[in-house]
Amino acid sequence: MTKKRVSSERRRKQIIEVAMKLFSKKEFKGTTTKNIAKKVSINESILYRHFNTKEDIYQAIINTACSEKEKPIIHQELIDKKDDHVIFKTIALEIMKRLEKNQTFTRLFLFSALEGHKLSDMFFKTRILKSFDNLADYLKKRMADGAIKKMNPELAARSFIGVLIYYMLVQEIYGGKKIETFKKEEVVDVFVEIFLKGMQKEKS
Amino acid sequence: MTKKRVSSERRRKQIIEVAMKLFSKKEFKGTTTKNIAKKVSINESILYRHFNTKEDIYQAIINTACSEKEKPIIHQELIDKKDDHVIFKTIALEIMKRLEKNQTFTRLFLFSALEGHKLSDMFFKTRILKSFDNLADYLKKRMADGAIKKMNPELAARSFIGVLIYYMLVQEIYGGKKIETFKKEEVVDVFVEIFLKGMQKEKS
DNA sequence: TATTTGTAAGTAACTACTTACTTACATATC
DNA sequence: GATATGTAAGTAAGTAGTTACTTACAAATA
Repeated sequence: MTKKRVSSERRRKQIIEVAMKLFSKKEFKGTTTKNIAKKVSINESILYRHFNTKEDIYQAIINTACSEKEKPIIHQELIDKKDDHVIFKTIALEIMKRLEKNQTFTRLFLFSALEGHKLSDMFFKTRILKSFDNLADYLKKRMADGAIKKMNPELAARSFIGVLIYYMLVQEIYGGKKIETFKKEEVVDVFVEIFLKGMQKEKS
Repeated sequence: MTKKRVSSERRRKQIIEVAMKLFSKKEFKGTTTKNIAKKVSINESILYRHFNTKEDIYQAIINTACSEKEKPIIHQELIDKKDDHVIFKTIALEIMKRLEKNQTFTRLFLFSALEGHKLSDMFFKTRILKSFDNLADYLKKRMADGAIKKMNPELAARSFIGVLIYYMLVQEIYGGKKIETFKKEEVVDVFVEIFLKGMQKEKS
């Protein structure tokens, strides 16, 4: 029983995909090249034809992940809704949805940051900072419009996003959801309500 | 040149302390028993007289960390100040101070959660949940007093603590502070202002 | 036939953990 | 105070298994 040959490009992609999952579960040192090969159903030596070292696989993963452009959280269609409560609830649900969906990425990113990997900076700049700036820009506009209170928009953006990400981190990574569950709608409601009311202008 | 004998108890503590630092930097798999022994300046075999396995060292670390009782963030002395802005700013600064000081613990905890270590639950329950409950209890009282708006106190507590912890996570773990620095006072000011205003009762 | 995908069977270095033996020191006995 | 004795700290040199990475060679495709 001989195996069908798979094209180089496909194999490379397969390896990167499998390695990403394994690194996100067991971390770099905890994942063996043998394990990766086994999960791709190839001999370990093939792995080394595509990548010179294990570290190279890691780099390829990071390059792939960083070059995939993420859609901004806020887009014109959303702004057109004109209702801040709707807008921020949508943003909140979108952030939560993305975090739930991209757990592999979130975990990989956390590992790389903890390990102090030189490329975790790239993750940080292409993902985290972009999302902060995206929301901060919107808040800046709303402040200029006089719709919300004037304050440091970068910090306000971090406030809103921080609540959501930390909530998800606790639920998904620390295992919070095993112990206690809140309804997603209620969670978003409370977080958005506090934030929006907190950003309201004083009534004069 | 012979070495002075060190008491069993002291050695055990030394090993736990050194291992904790190493595990928090390089993770469990990335830390070798040889490395730990070298840093304690003992022969590797002595390590195995104090602990049967490498895993046992890990367990001892977690037991030590969980049995150290953390002071609650809110205490009577603070409540007596009667000024919510002062109270919440103090809480915020205290949380940030603790996170800065206990980076080793924070990192170790994150690693253990990511690895899905069975004992990360214990960390979670003895540390994270306690701090949520502590603040939630206070908020509940204030709601009963009619001082703040009625809403789910657990979620409101998570909202406030989440902002702070995520901010520190970004600064300390993701390396945010290398790229941009905000003044701690300004950060706390903005976060507290948004939260407190968000919790205000509607003026009738 | 030339090239590339595939495999099996390596290697040297490292890992957690062990063994056999020695040295330091507190305490009980003479 | 000198001596014997029990205990635990100390050491060097292992072991068996795993790791990242390599080599030599067979089979499939262009």
